[in-house]
Amino acid sequence: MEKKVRVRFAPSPTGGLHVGGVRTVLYNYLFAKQHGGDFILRIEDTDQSRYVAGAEQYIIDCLEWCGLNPDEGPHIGGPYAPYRQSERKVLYREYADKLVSQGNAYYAFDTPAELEEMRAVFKTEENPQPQYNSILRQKMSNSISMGEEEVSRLMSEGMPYVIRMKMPDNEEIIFTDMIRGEVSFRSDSVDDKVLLKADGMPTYHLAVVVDDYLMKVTHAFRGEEWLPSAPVHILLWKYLGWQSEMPQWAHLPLILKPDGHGKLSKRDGERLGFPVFAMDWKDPISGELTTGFKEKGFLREAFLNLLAMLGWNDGSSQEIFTLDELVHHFTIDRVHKAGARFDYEKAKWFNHEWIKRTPDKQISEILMSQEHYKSIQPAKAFLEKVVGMVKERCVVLNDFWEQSSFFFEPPAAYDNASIKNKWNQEKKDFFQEFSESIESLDDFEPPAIEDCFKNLATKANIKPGELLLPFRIMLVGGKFGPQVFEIAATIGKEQTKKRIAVALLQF
RNA sequence: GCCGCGUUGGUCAAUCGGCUAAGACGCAUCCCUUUCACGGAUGAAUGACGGGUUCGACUCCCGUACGCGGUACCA
Repeated sequence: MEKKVRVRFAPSPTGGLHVGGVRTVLYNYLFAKQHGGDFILRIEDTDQSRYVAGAEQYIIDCLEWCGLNPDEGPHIGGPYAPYRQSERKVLYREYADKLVSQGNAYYAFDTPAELEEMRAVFKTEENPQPQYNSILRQKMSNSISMGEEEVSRLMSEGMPYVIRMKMPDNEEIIFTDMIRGEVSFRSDSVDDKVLLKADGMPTYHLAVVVDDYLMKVTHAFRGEEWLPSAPVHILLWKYLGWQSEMPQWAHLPLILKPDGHGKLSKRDGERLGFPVFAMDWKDPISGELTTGFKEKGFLREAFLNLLAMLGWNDGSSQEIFTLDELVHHFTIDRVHKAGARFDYEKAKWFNHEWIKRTPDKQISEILMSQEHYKSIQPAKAFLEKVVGMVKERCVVLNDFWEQSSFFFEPPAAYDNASIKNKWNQEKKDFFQEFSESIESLDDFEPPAIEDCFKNLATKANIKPGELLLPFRIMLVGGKFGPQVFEIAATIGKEQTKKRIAVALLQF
C-alpha cells in the first residue's frame, strides 16, 4: 500500500516571512493537496537567542492570508503534537543518546572559546575555515580523543558538553533529489555537526530527522541552501535505522536579488522599494516595519501565482493560475534547478492581471477594510460600480483610492496647468449654460449627457474636444479616469452641477 | 581554500538530438482612445567558452570560466 503523502513547512520564528519561505510553503501545499495528503506546520524554535516574540503568530497569519492553512500544526494540533521543537526537547535526547551508544556520535566538551582558538590555530591560506572533522577531533576534548575515565569525570563534574555526529571516513553519500537527480557527497568533506547543544536543545539536523520520522513526513521540500547538509541528514536516517522511511528530498532553487549578487533579502526590498515579506512585519525590538505584499495592495491570488511561477512552469505558455489550477498542474519535476531573480515589475503585472479578473464585489470587500473607504463608508453597490470602472488602471489595491476618490468627494485641487492656456470667456459661458441645461435632463445617463454637451458645443461654435478636458478637470481634478460622461452620470446631476460651479470660480 | 549546485535575451522562461530558438515582463514604435488606462499590431534583444560523441548538439559527455550556496552549540 502506498503511504499517504505528508509534507511539512518548518519556519523558524526569527522575523518576517519572506517570499522564499512562502514559495516553499506553496510548493509543499500544492504537492500535498495534489496527492490528497497532509500539510503540516512545524515550528523550529530551538534557538532561543534568535526567537522573536510574536513571529510564530505572524507566520500563522501569513499562511491564513495566503489561504495555505496547514492540516496539522501548533495552533490547531494534530496526531503528532506538539509541533513546536522547543516542546519536544525530551524526545530528541533519546535519539542522540542512541547514536552515542552506537558509536555514530560522541560527547564533546570544547568550550566556545576553545573552538574559536582551534579555528584560529589551524586556519591557513588554503583552509580558511578548519572543520571539526575526523582529523581535528583527535586534537579536541571529546569522548573519542579522551579516555573513558576522563569523560566520566568531566560528566560528573557537570562539565557542559554537546553531542556531535561522528562522520564516517571515506564514504560516498549518494541520494536522489526530486529536482536535481542524483547528488553525491564525500563524507570527508562534511564536519562533525553538533546534534544536541549544551542546553539540551537539538540542532536543526537532529530535529528535522527525528520530527520527520515521528510525524511520518514522506516528502521534504526546502531551499537549496540545505543541500550541503543533506548528507548529514541522510546518514542520520540510516544510523537511526529508519532508512526505509526516509522522505524523498527536493531542494528548491533560491530566489535571488533583482540586481547584484546573492539571495533576496529584506534589505533589498527596502533598498529598491518593493515588499519582500508576505505581510507587514514589525520587529518588536527595533520597532522597524517591513512592508508586506498584502499591505502593499497585492491580491493573495496574485501573490501565490507570481511565486509559483518563480522557478516553475507547466511547459505551456499559461502564466495565470488559480490556486486550484496550480494544485492540478504542479509537478515537482518541472521545478527549475537554477535560482531565479526576483522581478518586481513582473510581480506587479501579475497583480494587475488578477485585479482585472477578480469580481468587483470581491475587490470592494477588500477595499472596505482600507482606511480611505472605511472613513467614507460608501454604499456597496456604488463602490462595486466604481471598482468596475477603474480597476483596469490599478496595479495594486492601494491605487484604487487615487483612481476613484473623485467619485466620493470633489477634487481637492485642479490641474490648472493643463487648461490654463486655452481657457476663455466663451468656454466659461458654455459651462454655465451646460450646467443649466442638464437640469432639464430626465435621463441623466452618459449618452444623454454627451448629446446635450455636444449640441451645446456646436451651438457655441466650440469644438467638443476642447471642452472635454476642462470638463474632466472640473469633475476629477486631473487628466485621468474613465469616460467623462460616465463619471458625470455616476456622481449624479447635482454633484456634477456643483462641481462645475465650484470650478468655474477657480478657473 | 574546500565541498556542492547551477549557466538560453535586461528579467521569468519553452525546447527532452532536426532551430528559420516559443511565450511573458520590461523597453521602443504604431493603431485605438480628444484624459489616464485597457486592448491590438510591430520591433530590438538569447544558447558562457573550449573540446568530444553524432549524419546532425541549445539539447548528451568531459574540461574551463563565471554565478550561487554551504563550510556556526543559526536555521
